[in-house]
Amino acid sequence: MILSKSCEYAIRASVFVAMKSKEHNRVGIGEVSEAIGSPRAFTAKILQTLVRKNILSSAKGPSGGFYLENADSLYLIDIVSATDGNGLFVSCVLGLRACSETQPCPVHARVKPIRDQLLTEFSNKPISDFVADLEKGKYHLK
Amino acid sequence: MILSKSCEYAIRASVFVAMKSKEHNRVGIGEVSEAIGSPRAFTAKILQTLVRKNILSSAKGPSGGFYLENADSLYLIDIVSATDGNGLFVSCVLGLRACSETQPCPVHARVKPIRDQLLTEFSNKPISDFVADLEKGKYHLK
DNA sequence: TTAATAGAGGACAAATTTGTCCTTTATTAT
DNA sequence: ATAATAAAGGACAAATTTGTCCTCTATTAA
Repeated sequence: MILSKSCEYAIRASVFVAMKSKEHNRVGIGEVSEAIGSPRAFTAKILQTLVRKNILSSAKGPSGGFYLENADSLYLIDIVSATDGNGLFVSCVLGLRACSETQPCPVHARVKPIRDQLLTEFSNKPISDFVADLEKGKYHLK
Repeated sequence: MILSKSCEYAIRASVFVAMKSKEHNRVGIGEVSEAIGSPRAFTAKILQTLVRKNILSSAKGPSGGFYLENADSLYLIDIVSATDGNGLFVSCVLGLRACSETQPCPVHARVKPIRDQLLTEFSNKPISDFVADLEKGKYHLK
């Protein structure tokens, strides 16, 4: 498992919210959790923190819900770093405090280009692209 | 964090044990945990499971300890899969049960080559190589 | 202005990971 | 044989992650 459960839910939920935002603007937590197959209350917490970090938006009251205005400028990396931090890309694979270019752990140099690729992959496709592909039926969220 | 704490300790401990095995054969858990800077009792548990899985060997009693006979045929992937399983390389990045080549999640295809690279990296250098480099002072384990 | 709606937030609970401590078992040397 | 040594193993504890439930607050529509 490469991302935390929270992060997995966060990504799937964000893509779904982005998709729904194109049409009738807002989507409730019930619809979200059902669509992505995640525990409702837990997902609510996660979306709550995404809103606090300005990744998603929300509105209370009737006809309220979650929405996303600019799916073109939101990237996977934003969601990943908001929920899991950047440890996946930078923290030492073997858990050494002092690991660095000058004082590397045994796998440091060999793994660096690989995690850089992952970082690039997470950074170069906006959520709107995922939505487009999802609508074409190329992908699943559950 | 890409590997579990247990796996980090397992790798560092195994490399250290492999290094010591070249000289005076066996090394006690105290020396291991001190050398790699890990909690002693917890590390003991971890080495215990590595022994059970035939990755390391051990001997009880005076002049006993942990050792490794064939560092040439032990690879990082053996330690990683023994402690963390193979989820890092195969389980869906977004946590979808049904994710597969034919029913992929939005990131499936793009991440696959990257995790394959990681798998290759973990598979192509025996622990003995790490020991050699470590003895040259190229690396650190703490 | 009131009732219904829906997210925000706090308290709590289960599960997993990480870690400690103490006893048992096997081995070695005296 | 016996004492010392060191891993094996079980029970327990702390910390973190994952998850639930209930109340509060804001908003909308009648």
